[in-house]
Amino acid sequence: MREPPSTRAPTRHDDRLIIHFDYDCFYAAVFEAENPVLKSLPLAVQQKHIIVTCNYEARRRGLHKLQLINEARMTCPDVIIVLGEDLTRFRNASKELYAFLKSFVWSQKAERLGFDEVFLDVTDIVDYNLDILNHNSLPDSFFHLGRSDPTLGFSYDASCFAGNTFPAASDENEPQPMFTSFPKTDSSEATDFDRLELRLRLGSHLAQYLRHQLEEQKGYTSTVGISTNKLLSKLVGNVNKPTNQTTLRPPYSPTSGNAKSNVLSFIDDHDIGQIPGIGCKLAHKLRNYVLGREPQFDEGLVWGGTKENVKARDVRLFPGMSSEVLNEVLKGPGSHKDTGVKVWGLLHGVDDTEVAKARSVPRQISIEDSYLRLDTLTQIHKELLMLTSSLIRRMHLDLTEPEDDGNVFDEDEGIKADTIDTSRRWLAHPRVLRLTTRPRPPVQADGTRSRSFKRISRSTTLPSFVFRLADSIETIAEKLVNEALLPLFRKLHPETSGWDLSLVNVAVTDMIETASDGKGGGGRDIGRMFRRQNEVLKEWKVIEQDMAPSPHGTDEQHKAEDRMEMISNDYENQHQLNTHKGSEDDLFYTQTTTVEDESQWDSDEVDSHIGNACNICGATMPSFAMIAHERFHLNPD
DNA sequence: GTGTGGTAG
DNA sequence: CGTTCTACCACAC
Repeated sequence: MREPPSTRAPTRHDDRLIIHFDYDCFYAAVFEAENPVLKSLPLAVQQKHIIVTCNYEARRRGLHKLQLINEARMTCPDVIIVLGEDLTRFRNASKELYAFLKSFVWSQKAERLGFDEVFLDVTDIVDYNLDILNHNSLPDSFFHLGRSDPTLGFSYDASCFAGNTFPAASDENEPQPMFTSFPKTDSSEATDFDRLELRLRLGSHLAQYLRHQLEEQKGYTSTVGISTNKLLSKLVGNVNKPTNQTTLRPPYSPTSGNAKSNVLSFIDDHDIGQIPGIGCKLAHKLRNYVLGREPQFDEGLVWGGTKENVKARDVRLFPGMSSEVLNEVLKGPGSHKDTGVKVWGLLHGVDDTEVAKARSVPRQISIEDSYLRLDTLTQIHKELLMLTSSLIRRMHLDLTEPEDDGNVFDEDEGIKADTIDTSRRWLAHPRVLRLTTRPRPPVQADGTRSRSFKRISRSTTLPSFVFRLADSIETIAEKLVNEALLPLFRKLHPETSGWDLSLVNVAVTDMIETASDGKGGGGRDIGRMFRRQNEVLKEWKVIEQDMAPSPHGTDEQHKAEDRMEMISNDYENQHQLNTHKGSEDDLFYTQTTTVEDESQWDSDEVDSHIGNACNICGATMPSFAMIAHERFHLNPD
């Protein structure tokens, strides 16, 4: 009777509507989009010695992911194999599709997971449409995609789901609880159920619309899941693939009658390792626990045949199971504090993590390569140079934007051919440079190779000369290798020789955003942002941005504005959109001087005699006061 | 603040 | 069990 609260099912929160996109065989689709002839042919993408993915025509002929090249050629001699080791085209396509999907959401909540998955939180759009739904004519509904333009949207039938559902729609004459006309009741239980049902229906129609737009306008098909959180929407999408969508249908909680929660029956059938958030380490610990850890080490005891598969229900219903037990079972080096609580939630389909808001800049950029053998300083130097050059290029691509305001004109007498674009400005300055290697473990005396394929790393402050836009990438890279990376390498490998590296990674992290608004920047703490900006930036200029377009625009303009209203400042977009029309942000900051010597800002003490002028009101004050002062202008409350 | 580990595609 | 090239988070120091 008196179960501790933690052994009961955690509380579900089903008031959101989350759509999960997974582009079908993405790498192959990118090549198909570039060359549509490939669509009808068996196509495989190669990295090193394996097929990393292949299109469905190739799969029909027996190929699959992560297959060896030789094996693939034997299975399907006429397969077209393209090299996909350079990720640039995939990254660009991924950003383009992401920007496209994001342009539909109002909340800015659009999260990319890898190159080929996107979560959208469309709760606000769906609830908006839910509230204006005519319950007496559900089949003739209109889905509004913009708040201000009532013509922007599409017709749909709100009396049913679009696409597949889980469980599948009962084919026979339905005990369907829903009708073409929707009764409003005051019974709270019925209302909650009805509202969830409708929310999911609307979400399924929006998902179908977006899927079709993605295919028609961008040429990519996708597999989509619709539910109330990231876990469920991602998992349920897998039920019908490819080029399809699935909505997890109610009831999500056991009803007062006898109906079981569809969430539980859905999750229960999954192998423990299939649940996002439960990786191989956690899955291993969970299997050991429910199968019994001891029998592994007792010689005689073979545990009841081979029950290799442990399902979510096996863990959830294991005698005595609770979040506390899971916390104990799953703790250890590398595990997080409340892993058990998190996993206990996942086993019940509970996942309260938010869809991350679109960020203006990535948190880190890293470039790595793997090697059969890397053991001379000459080779190291050469590889570091290549990696660093790529890294600088990525930094320019992802961390700068065109300076399209009053020109930073070149007063120099002519521009050198190998200089890079100086008419750009930095959106963020990484503070830290990190070098990571993976040493190949030495062969041991007993002949067996030790299996520690671990990475080791050292980091340092990123020198500010990498931000000089006038210098060539090669110049910067060489300087960075000599002055920072080789010292880090010596720290990492004090031995003068004898190392054998299988991997080298160079990364910049700890982005200090030079962004403008607290909104498009991804909801960072503004005060912290300014504090950190003041660590590296000396002088700021505040500029009035053109305000919103005229209120008497055409329909086309309105549609564009509706679509554009939330895509203001995302780094994915910077390269596709060079104008920001209709942004709600009225201020942004332009860096005019980069401090060459950062050390003067390193101290905890802020030099109070260094004055900054506010370009809004003209006031002059010390840097530390500018923090609060600028916040004052940003936030009139 | 630095380095490691886990998870994910 | 590993394979490739990332990116992000959180813990322990």
